[in-house]
Amino acid sequence: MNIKKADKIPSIVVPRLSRYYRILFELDSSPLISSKVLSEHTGFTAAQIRRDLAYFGQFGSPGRGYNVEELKKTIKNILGLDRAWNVCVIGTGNLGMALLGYNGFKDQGFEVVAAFDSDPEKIGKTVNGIKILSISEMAKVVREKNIQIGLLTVPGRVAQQAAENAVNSGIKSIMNFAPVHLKLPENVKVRHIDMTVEIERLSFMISRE
Amino acid sequence: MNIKKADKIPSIVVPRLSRYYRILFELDSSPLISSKVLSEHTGFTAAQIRRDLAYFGQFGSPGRGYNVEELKKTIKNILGLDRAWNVCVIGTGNLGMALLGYNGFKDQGFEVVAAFDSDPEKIGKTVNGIKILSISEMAKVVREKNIQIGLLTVPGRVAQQAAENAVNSGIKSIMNFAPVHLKLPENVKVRHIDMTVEIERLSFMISRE
DNA sequence: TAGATTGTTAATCGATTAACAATC
DNA sequence: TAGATTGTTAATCGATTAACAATC
Repeated sequence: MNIKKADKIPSIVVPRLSRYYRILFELDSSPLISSKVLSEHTGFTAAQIRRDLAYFGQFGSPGRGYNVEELKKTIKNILGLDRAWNVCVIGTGNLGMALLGYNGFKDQGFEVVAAFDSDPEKIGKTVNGIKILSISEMAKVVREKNIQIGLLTVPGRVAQQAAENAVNSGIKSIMNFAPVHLKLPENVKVRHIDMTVEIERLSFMISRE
Repeated sequence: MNIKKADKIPSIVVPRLSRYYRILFELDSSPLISSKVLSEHTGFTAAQIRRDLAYFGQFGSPGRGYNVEELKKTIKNILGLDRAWNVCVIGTGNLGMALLGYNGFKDQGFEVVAAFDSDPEKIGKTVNGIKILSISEMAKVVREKNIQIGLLTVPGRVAQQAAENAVNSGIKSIMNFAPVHLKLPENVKVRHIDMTVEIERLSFMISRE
C-alpha cells in the first residue's frame, strides 16, 4: 500500500470511498474485484471508480482488477479508519441518547467515551455504560480521554453556543445534528447531518412528480 | 406568487432553498432582503442565490431585493411545505424511538402518525402517543392514515427487505437511516442519511490536515 | 497470444461566478 | 436623478465520462 498524498481531492470523492469500502465487506470475497463489478454494486460508473481510486495512487492491476484485501486496507487508511477515534455526545436528548446506544460506529473505530448535558436532572446518570457529565467538565474530560470528535445533539437554539464551548474545550471536529449552520473557526472540521433539510428534499421530490 | 415549473432544477439547489427558508425565519424581519444579505448569513454567494431563485421565477425587485414574506411563501410552496405530510417510523430501535420523540419535523408539516416493528415485545406499546404496530399491518395503516413518507430506522441487515415491504405497503418515499444502499423501483423517492459515511468523512478530514 | 481491465488523457457535461443591462 | 439590486448572459471552473494505450 502506497498512498499518494494528493492534495486536491474533490470532497465528493470521499463519501464514495466509504461506499466502495462498505461494498468490499458485503460482497462474497473473490480475491480480486474490477471497477465494473464495483460499479454494478454501487451504481457509480466504472470510470468514476477508477478515477476516484487513482487520486490516491495505483492500486489496481490492468487486466485483473483490484486486490480486495489490499483495497480494504488502502481505503481504510485513506479514510483514517486504521486508528481509534474517541467521540463524545453533546446533548443527551432523544437523539443524543440514541447515539449513546448506537453501536454502528464502533465497528469502524469510533467509540463514544463521554456524554455531556447541562440539565442537572440528567447529569450523573449512566446510559449504556457512559456517565452523563456536566458541560463544565468538558475541557478536562476532552483532555483526559483524548476526545477528537463531538456529536452535537443539542436543540437548535443552543447549538452555536454549545459548539463554541466544545471548541473551547479542545474538540477539533464536530458532527452537527442541530438544524443550524455553525459559525466556527476555519480549523474546526464540521459535518452537518441536517434532517430537516433532508426531509424537505424528500417533500420537494414528492411534490413535483 | 407565480412559480415557474422549471423542469431542470439541479438537485443541489433544493437543500440551499431549505437553508434560505430557514434564514428568513431566523432574521429580524425587515420587509425586504437582498441576495447580498442572504449571502452573508448563509455563506452562499449572492449570484448563486439569485440564480437558485430564478429557476423558479422572478420573485425579486431590482434595486430593492426580495419581499421576505412573499419569499417565505414561495419557497414554502416550492419545497412542498404548504401541506401536511404523514410520516411513519419503520423500526423502533434507538434511532426510531428518538425520531418518535422528535418534534422538530412537526413545525414544517411532517407529522409522525404511526410506528412499525417486527418485535412482539415492542408491538402494542405506546411511545409519545404513537402505538407501535406490527409490520404486517403496514399496508392497511398506510392506506387508512394516508402515509406518504417512511423513516427507515431498522438495522442494516434487514433494511432492504423492510424497504421493499414498505413500498409494497404503499409507501412512495423513504428516508433511509440504515447504512445500506437501497435498491428500489425508480418511482420510489429515497433520501439517505448515512451517518457512517458522514463520520468517515470527518475522520478523513481530520486525518489529512 | 487473446481477453480483460487499469490509469490517464481529452472531451463533455454541468454548475458557479462575474458582469451588466434593466429596473426599482 | 443617483444608488441599489435583480435576472440573465457569457465566461469560468470543476467534475464526469469516453476512449484507449499500457499491461496483466
